[in-house]
Amino acid sequence: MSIIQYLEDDQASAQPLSSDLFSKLQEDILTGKLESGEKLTEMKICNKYGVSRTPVREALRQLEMDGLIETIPNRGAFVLGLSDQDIDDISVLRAQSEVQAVRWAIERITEEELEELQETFEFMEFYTMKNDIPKMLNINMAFHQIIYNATHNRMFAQQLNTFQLYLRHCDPSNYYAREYLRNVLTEHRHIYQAFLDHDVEAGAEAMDYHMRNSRKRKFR
Amino acid sequence: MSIIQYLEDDQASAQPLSSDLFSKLQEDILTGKLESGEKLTEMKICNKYGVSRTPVREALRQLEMDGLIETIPNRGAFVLGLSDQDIDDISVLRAQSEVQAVRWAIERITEEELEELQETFEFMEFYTMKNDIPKMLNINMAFHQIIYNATHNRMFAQQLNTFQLYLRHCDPSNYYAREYLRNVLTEHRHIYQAFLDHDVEAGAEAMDYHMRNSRKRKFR
DNA sequence: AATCCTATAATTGTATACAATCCTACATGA
DNA sequence: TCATGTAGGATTGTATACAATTATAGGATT
Repeated sequence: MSIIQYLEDDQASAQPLSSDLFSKLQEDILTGKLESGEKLTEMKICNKYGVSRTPVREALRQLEMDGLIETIPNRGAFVLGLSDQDIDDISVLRAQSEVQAVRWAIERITEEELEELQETFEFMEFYTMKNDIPKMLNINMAFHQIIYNATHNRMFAQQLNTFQLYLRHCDPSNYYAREYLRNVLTEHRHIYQAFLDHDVEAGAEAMDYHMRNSRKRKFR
Repeated sequence: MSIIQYLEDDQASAQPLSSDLFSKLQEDILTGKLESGEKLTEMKICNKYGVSRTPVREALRQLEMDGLIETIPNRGAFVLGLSDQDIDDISVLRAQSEVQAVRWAIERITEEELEELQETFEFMEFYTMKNDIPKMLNINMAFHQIIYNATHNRMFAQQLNTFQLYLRHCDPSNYYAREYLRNVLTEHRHIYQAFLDHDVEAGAEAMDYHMRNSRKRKFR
């Protein structure tokens, strides 16, 4: 997966309807458009999106596995939104997980992945100079996702992606305020340097520092 | 959920077929009955279990979310088993997560949940004295699950349950060897005591100790 | 009025039918 | 020989039909 894919947001490849529905409903739950406790009647969703029940039901099963809805047999699906407490918890878990991820990633990263990380970091330097905040949001996600994949643990990577997605929806808009961009770059530089040095402890420390600051920047 | 449910293994309530199929396929993948890379053709599963494609497809979507299969659009589903590396990683993640769980649980546990924990611990003492290893396996799971639920974070609890399930399938049979039962009880006693004392740090430390020993006991 | 029962409608669970895509094998031509 | 093309069969994606369960409303009984 190329860095380009993170920069272009207009990729609409041919996915099954259930996959699209899943994303849409996930988004609607995370943004609160669908309220906690609300019942999701299958036919309502069918009519809204103009599809049949089959893909709807498959999307609901996916949402259930993600813990975003609760399904009661023969009764239906009910939205389980994320409380402020949930978000705060996820933020803690994410921070811990990122530190572990960088440990494993430094031990296990391949040459190609390291090149990808380098490429991404250079993009980061470039767009920091240009103060391009929207691009930086994508690059930042890409940088972390490369680390997730470099752990070579599918499930863990998937989990971290989910954390990222969930937390993204509650980021205040000023997360990447101009005055922060340079700090963010520096923090990522330390992480990146740890990969070059193959220094697990330095990487863990740099990521821990980055996560603590991220949490501070996010929450006031 | 009562402790009784953990002791009786014969509860077969009326779940949708997709739910049963999910569990069966999950088990088959975890035990290696379905090999990594193997293709799961929908009709094959239909014929094997005598059901239609609808519940099969829903089960496959669930397995996909769990990361146990990979679905390629218009191509089909392929088994992604757990490598030894995966299992080892999950074991590390579980240990970290259990420590965080006990921190949150001690802060957030309700009176009822504490009573449940007490009840469970007393069962544990009883069956340790009786050297009943099969019962102890269930009680041990129950004890930890009560802690998961006491975090009052659905997704985290679900995650920990998944870890427990995945690791269970690679436990050597001598995990609860007689000579270990007493040590296990003592370790749980320290965790339980931390709940009574509402001592987060003591709880975290006790759980960390328990996890380190668990890993040692599991992996020789 | 409150509770219970029953009939009906609405919704979910499952099976099947149809459409789109992919895989395979064989044929064709350079 | 090898590449390309093209049926056809197999498999997945989607829609619909039917079955089972649950929700609702109205009436009977107390």
